[in-house]
Amino acid sequence: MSIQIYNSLHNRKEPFQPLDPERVTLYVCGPTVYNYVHIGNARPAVVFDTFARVLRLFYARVDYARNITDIDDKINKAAHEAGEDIGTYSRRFTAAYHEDMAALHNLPPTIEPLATDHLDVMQELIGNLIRRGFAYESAGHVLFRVEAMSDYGRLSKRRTEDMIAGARVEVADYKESPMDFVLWKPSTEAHEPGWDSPWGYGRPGWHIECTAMINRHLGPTIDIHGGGHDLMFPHHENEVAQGTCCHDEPEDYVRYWMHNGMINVEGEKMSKSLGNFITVRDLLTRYPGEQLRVALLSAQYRSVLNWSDDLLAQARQTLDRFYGALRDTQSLPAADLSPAELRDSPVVRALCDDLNTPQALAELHQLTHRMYQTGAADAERARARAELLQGARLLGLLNHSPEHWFKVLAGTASSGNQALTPEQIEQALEDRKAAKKARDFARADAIREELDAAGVEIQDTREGTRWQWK
RNA sequence: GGCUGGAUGGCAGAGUGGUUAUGCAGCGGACUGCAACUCCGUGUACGCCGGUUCGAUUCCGACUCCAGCCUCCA
Repeated sequence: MSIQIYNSLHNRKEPFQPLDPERVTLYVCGPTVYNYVHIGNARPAVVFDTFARVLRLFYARVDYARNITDIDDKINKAAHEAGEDIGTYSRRFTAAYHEDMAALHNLPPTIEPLATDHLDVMQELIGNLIRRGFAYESAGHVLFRVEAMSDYGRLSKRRTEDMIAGARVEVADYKESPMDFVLWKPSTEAHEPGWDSPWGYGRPGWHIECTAMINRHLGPTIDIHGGGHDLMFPHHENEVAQGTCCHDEPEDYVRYWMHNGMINVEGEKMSKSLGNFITVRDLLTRYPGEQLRVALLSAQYRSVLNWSDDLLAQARQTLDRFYGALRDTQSLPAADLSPAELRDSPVVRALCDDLNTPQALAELHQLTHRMYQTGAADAERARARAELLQGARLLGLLNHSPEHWFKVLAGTASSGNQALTPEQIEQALEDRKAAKKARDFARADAIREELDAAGVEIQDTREGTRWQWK
């Protein structure tokens, strides 16, 4: 069983083969920390967290790096407007990002480098590029000479002539060609951060930081680079240019490129500039993180995902089903799948196929169904239970006890007003039990309706009546 | 205009050259005092037009429409 990856470099699915079978290297573009992230920003974090978990099932060492971009003109502007120090400002939003990602059940990446810690590597790379003729100094700037790279545009499949013809590139008189992009630029305003460099006091361009951090932490060639599809051009294309041309013996910069699709709202891309975004922070006040995670994983990562209330409602039903099955099979004997068995399970097979999370979720549904099969042997049902738990864990799901899910987290949902305390609910159930015993069904049903109005759903079972937030 | 993707049943969403997932919703039934939960049963949907084929939703071509990138963007 090999892992298949859709490689954006070749626009096709390819079997994954790490350069070093002992160590897989994965890099994902992280956030620019100038405000709270929206759910679209969370998609790559969740997708690649899930993918890293799958990789770890097959490879002993997976070095997963996700950076923090803490040098950026938007940060400078925002901090300046807030009258705050840039470092303080970006640290605050870095902390918020960590909280949001943890709430979505993302494991911390192996390495989380900061751009500000890598000025030396960036300058070294820029120096190499100049020395090798791939960059030039002009009016305090250092620019990458796109013309010098014969296969520039290989990743995004664009020809420079076409782009210049489109006339959307930034023209500046200090550029040899309009396609050239900035590696280093001067800092002149008081509120602009800057560092001394051979080319004067200034700051790095956007693209160089990722290349620098990759080179420092993962090596000149990495296995997988992930990020949003909108970053393919110019960001990733420029990374390829820098990462390939900075070495005297150019090697591949990235072997497998993975790009996640965008999240749309009412048919339009969610973006900060359009203002149609919903922050993770805001969503978390109304939905458990796990519910958001299921919503994000309910479509395959490359496809566009339309964010809607209906999507969230379906995610909730999925989790209710999974947690319900766990709750109802707690008496089954413990079981465990060996790593080899897990690797061969339908859930993992789906995940290995270019991270087919909808298929994996469908397999999880099959398992819950098997757990409820009263005719089946306990051992078989226990096995299904173990497979559900272990498969879900790879997806970053089922992190709670069913009890906690139904009686606490489910109450986070916007439906139901949670006006009652658990004690009041238990008391109402006692009253209803007494009414039922007295065969006063009108009274029993009235109690049930009151609970229902308060957002509490009840179910009568052999063992008694149980409740949950609906 | 150039380049990427996509169009699947009421909704979401996999997948496949012929046996046509999965979930939700719906319908019928079992269970239940009634419900809920659960279980059983129930849906031949693949944008449009051609082509290849014994056979195409699946392969090829044209078309229509949608989204994204070409400026910051996950």
